[in-house]
Amino acid sequence: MDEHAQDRREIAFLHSGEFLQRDSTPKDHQPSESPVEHHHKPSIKEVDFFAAKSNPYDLGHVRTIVDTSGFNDELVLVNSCLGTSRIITDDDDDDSNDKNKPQIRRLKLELERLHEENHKLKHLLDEISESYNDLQSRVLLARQAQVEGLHKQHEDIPQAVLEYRRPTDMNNEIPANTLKRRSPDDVDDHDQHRSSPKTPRLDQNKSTNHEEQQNSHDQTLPFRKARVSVRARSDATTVNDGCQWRKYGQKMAKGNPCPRAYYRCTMSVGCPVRKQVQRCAEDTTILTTTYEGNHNHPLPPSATAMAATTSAAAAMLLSGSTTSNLHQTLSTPSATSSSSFYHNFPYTSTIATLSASAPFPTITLDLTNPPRPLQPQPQFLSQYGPTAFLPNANQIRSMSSSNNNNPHLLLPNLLAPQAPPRDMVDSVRAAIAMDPNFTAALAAAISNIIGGGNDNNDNNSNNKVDSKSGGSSNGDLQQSCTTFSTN
DNA sequence: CGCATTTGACCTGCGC
DNA sequence: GCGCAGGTCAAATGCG
Repeated sequence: MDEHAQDRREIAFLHSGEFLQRDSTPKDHQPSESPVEHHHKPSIKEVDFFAAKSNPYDLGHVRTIVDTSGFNDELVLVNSCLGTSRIITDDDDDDSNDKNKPQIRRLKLELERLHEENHKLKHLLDEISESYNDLQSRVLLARQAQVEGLHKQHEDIPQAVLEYRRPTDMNNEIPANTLKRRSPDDVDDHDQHRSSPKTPRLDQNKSTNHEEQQNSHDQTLPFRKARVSVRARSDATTVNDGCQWRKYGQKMAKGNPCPRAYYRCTMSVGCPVRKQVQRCAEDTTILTTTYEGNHNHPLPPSATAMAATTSAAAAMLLSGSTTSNLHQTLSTPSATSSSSFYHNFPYTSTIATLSASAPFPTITLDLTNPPRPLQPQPQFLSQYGPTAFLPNANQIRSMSSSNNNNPHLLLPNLLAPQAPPRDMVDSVRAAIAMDPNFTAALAAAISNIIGGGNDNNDNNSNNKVDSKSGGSSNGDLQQSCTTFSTN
């Protein structure tokens, strides 16, 4: 074995052309060569590395010097591009090490710098992506407002679009002295929330600078004020929505013996999303989860569906909640162009409850009833499916025209990399299955997307999170349908 | 020891 | 202005 190893070692050195020019006897490259080197083809990088030497060396002499100086610095060089690695020990050309140490250090620093830069760029990309999604949501709302031709929305929502700012900027712009109490780690969303404890301020005029800032801030966050409640049957304390939550409070709500728990999203520092979880007083097996706000960070695959649904519902709510004919719109889905917007929602017509009387505009998606076997809404899936949260141009067009029923345009959204959690899949499965066109398009799309999905990537972590926070198993949710009514 | 949860106090908006 | 209710904070506590 040792002989073979030594042979390979020699071969490795022989591959270094520069090394051949030197006086290098085999005995000078002995024992402590790394096995790593034996298993990799010598790379050009190695040759170049040694090429920096201009003179032949008496390696034995060098080693003597190094040994007496106590220097034994084992250095691992990793060539990330070529996938080669090499361990240089004091059995290598130590003199060359001495001479090249600055270069090695430089390379290492450069590598670290590039690594860091890569990390920053990745972070930046996430932020930009998030901003892009947010902006598109606003465009969606503005477009919807234009289609509806509602003057009030022409005043409010397009302005919100124009005043769009990046979420991170929005989070950081409120002066720190606007609050009396704050914890250092969640300054951002505290400010956001403090400005809107009970009532939406989209139509309020305040006089102070802080309040004006917050007011305009609120206008830039249309989703922030909308709430989406999801009613589902669950024995656990919370439903598994794929996100990571931290409980920050619990209150006894009036009229309900069950306490209401308050959770904050902890997947990203400063994420403004919160949820309230409360059991139904009439039926304690029903858990009502109320979401508020938009995530300012990428979501794990298993969280995308819920976020998409709630965001789409919030968008719907906000696009119609300021109108006087909302009730009519929801009640008669085919009456107006905007009605097609609602009509496309998957859980059409009887279970989604819109609360106009609540302090916040709130839409409730009732997942506690079995799905009705009628009127599947495949177009909803295209528009408000798992990633409807991130509408694309086609979606926006389809919303305004209400005629776009081309599944090929819409499938990429449905089958975006983040697949929905199982319970959500169950919730919409019936609607999907009943549309043959959709199924065919689905099959076609799968062939394109297969391999890109990462459905299970976060399942474990999410399960862990949910187990900590009392999340339910996916099976707790019932199949569902949702319809609109008004309180 | 660090992190999450609990829980009473506090803040804010609204209605009277 | 006061009380109420919803919502949040943060110290205390529990847990792994």
